[in-house]
Amino acid sequence: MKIGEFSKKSGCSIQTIRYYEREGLLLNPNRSEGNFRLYDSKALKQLEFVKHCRSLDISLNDIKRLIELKNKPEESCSSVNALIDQQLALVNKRMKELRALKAELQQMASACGSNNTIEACGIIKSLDS
Amino acid sequence: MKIGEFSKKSGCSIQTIRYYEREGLLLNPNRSEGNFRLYDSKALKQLEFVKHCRSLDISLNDIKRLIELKNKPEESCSSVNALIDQQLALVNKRMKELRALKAELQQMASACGSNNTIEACGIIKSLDS
DNA sequence: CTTGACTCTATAGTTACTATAGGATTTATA
DNA sequence: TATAAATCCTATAGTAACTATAGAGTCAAG
Ligand SMILES: [Zn+2]
Ligand SMILES: [Zn+2]
Ligand SMILES: [Zn+2]
Ligand SMILES: [Zn+2]
Repeated sequence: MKIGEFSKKSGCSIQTIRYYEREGLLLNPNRSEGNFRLYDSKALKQLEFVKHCRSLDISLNDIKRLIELKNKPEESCSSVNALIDQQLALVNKRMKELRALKAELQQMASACGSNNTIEACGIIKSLDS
Repeated sequence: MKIGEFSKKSGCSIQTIRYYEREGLLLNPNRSEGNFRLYDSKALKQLEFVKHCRSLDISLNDIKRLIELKNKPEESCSSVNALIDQQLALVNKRMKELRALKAELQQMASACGSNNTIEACGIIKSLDS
């Protein structure tokens, strides 16, 4: 299939597919006589792997590492484990930040008093301090 | 004070200060004879306002809007309210995403089985499906 | 044989910074 | 006073993960 169909089947935009290829996350596909990219179901699986990793917010660099690891099936999976643990730690850290952020935003929202002038608004006051 | 001291007092890097100035978040400071930026305590307050907003993850564009609003103290604060509410919605959305993400990562981490080969690792298997 | 849909590469834009490069200016020291 | 070190200046490029053009080539249908 050509890139248009590949894009629809994968749910990935054409630009993103070409971008992943440039970044080495997808193997260089065969080309037609007219230089069009040609994909098969194996390529689709590769892209779906990448998409799944991205949905977990794993960076392209880490995905590249995971792909390299996948190609060494005999080795120990401890690096894979470490990578996922690290990703989990990142998520936990972000969640903690977001909780603090939410608390302050909520406090601010309630500090407005509603229908004030900007001068008297509790939100602006709290941002100013 | 010159930008070095201003940077230390504000906790903002010199490059960031100049960047904020370029982006219109800080008023253009007076310059010394030798063209060095000169700041006073008013400028420090402005920068602290920006920093406070940034700590709430408000975008530079929205901060610019807030600054404009601050300069119209007589107007209604409803836009300020709306902006904060929108920010809160954004944070809630991200938190929801992160929760789902965390759940899947945890499940994956427990799927490894530990000390496997990559071929047999539950993590890789689950990423592949 | 021309139109329109599709594809190609290369390049620039996005956000919020950070990091140089190459110079000018000021301050401290010898 | 000469010079070295610290500080400052502008302009430009890099970061992550895309997205969006511009300008050209390819291909199927009418
Ligand atoms: Zn999944
Ligand atoms: Zn208000
Ligand atoms: Zn605060
Ligand atoms: Zn494992």
